[in-house]
Amino acid sequence: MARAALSPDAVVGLALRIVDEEGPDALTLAAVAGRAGVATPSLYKHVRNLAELRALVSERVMGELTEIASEAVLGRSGDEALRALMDGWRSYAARHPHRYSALIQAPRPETAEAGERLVGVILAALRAYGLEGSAAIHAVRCLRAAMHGFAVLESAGAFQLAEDLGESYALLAHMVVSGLRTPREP
Amino acid sequence: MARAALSPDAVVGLALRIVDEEGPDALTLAAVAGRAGVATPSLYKHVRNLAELRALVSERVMGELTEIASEAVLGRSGDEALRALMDGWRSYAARHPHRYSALIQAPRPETAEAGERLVGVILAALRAYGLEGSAAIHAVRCLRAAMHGFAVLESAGAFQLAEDLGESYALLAHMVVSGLRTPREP
DNA sequence: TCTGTTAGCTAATGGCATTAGCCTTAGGGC
DNA sequence: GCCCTAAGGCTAATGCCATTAGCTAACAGA
Repeated sequence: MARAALSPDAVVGLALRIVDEEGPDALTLAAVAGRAGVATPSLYKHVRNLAELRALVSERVMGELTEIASEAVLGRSGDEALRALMDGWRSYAARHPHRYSALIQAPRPETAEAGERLVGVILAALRAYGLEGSAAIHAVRCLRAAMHGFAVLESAGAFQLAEDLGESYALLAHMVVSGLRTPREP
Repeated sequence: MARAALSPDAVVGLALRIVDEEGPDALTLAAVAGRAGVATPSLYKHVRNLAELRALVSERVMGELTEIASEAVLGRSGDEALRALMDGWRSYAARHPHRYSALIQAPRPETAEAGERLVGVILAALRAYGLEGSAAIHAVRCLRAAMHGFAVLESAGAFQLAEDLGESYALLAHMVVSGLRTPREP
């Protein structure tokens, strides 16, 4: 090894700070190099290219979200677990809106494993509802859609009116819960 | 006027074709100019800059979505209207996935009016539920979050497993409906 | 101490957005 | 039918960015 304080992880860390402070569009290799006190091409010793850096950032964010979600679900079950998961998710997105929008949803090799762990946690949150096989998959998809949709819209500032967002989110949670409890198909 | 077949609307039209065929990232002024058979700087006679072009594209997409939504709601009410709205939304996103992801959520002056009309249609779809004031706002937000979240994840290919997506979406619709029907607060 | 690896550098290339300033032509008023 | 203005097009130039190639020097292990 040589002298460096730099490493792939350190580069991702700097990238995250840029994303947080200036938004996902400000994430350029030039900007990262600037913060690292290094010439731009030097970064290629740590990261294949900008696309990979983005994927690594996304993976990191997904990991953080997984951790948050795990803690929320841990030691709870049923509606309580589900509400804790949803609240944790939203508050993460609200705390780091730029970071949240840097989350890449498209499945890339880099994020595949992180994505699966996250889905696993969501699945765990739903365990008490006694869903089997496909039913569990459908429920996970709906929960992801609801949480992600709300988080994206809230981060983007798409909810303009003055009404309390927490209350809107509580209604969303209520929809999920009652949808899981109420039998379908008349 | 001069000779041109070009106009702001025509530029947006070309931009939409690029988005559809090559994805939102391929939308560059150079690419539009190429299709228009014109030098890049000439586009500035029709559009202020790339950011504005993106906003105009977004506005157009939002308009199309509003139209789809209106037709779905027209002549229906209650659960039927709500399900038709949701189905129309999803099928639009599925038919034009790139176009859908070019939808900008952040409120910009260019898209403000289009956004309000869209919210108006969603509100109309919920009319039969007898929601008043704030309750209606919360419901609209949840519906937007659910539809948008699902559409984004589906367009991005985030739902990997083989389970039928239509069934997942039906569950989501069921959640919304039963959440609106079931009283809250224990 | 010597040597190989490797993080860093500079230089160069090419794509893109954007601005400035020029040229041409279409079209309306006469 | 003619002129004159404005609109739409062009080329040239600038600057930012990503990426590649090839050089250099420092550190690790022998």
